[in-house]
Amino acid sequence: MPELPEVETICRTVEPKILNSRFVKIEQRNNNLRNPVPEDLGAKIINKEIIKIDRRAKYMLVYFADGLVMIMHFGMSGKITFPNSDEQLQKHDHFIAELDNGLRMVYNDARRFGSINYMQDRDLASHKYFVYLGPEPLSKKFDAKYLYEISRKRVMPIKNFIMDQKIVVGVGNIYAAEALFLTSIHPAVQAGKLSKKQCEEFVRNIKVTLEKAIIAGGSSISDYVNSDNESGYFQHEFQVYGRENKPCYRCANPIERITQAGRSSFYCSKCQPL
DNA sequence: CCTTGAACCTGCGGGC
DNA sequence: TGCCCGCAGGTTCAAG
Repeated sequence: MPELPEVETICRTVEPKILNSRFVKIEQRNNNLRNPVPEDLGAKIINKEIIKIDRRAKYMLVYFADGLVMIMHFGMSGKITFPNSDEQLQKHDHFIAELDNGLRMVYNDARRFGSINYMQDRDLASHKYFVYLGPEPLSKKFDAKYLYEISRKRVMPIKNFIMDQKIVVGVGNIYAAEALFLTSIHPAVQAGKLSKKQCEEFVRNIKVTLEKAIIAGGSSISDYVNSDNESGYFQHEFQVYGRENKPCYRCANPIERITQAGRSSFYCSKCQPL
């Protein structure tokens, strides 16, 4: 489900509900996610003050006062909700945490590609989840010079290259397609063939697209919602994603779809020549 | 090292 | 109505 803007939105809507509070009762209903959820997760986090919510790549980080961090990834279909206490739990509610403020935070993930884990704050950077990650796309570290240099000699299609979290984090299938369209780059162009100017424009368009999507509360294609159960609305701004056979907004040519590395890529062959 | 393809899961919508 | 197919915001691992 979520790329960077969706995870960022989840973090921002979760924060005011749990910051400075404590989990007082935890139920782990199904630990069989992408990686097994540690059996002692509940014991590790119960009754500890939550002092910070953060995001790194597509992970949400919940910091506790004693230096412990809970890490949540949402895979393709993960979400957080805060159902009222009289509402029944849903089929794929895997982790339920009651707070001392009366709220109940629920992690739900139908496809179970997500993960929940914990570690010490000081071990975060060296953990296998994080150690190979590239820079944050909205940081200064991700600039045209970086992208140009790291892409030299790489023959991988630029679409797959930019979705590689080792190159830059947070950019998934939607925002890769959208940023490529804005930069008039065909998704199959070899990464190493991009000019300096194209790198400059592509980096700028990635940042602009992500920022706009964050402001819109992310994109809701089928069922993505933030922790207030609200849809995002960036999907109304899509130029190419999901628009196969529909006219390009720029030239009216039908948008095309190809499969790259098992993922659908949408583009306009006229505006994004190979 | 780099690249590709398959695997992990459930659910939904379209076509017949 | 029901079944089968293809498709879905991600990551990781094996094999070439």
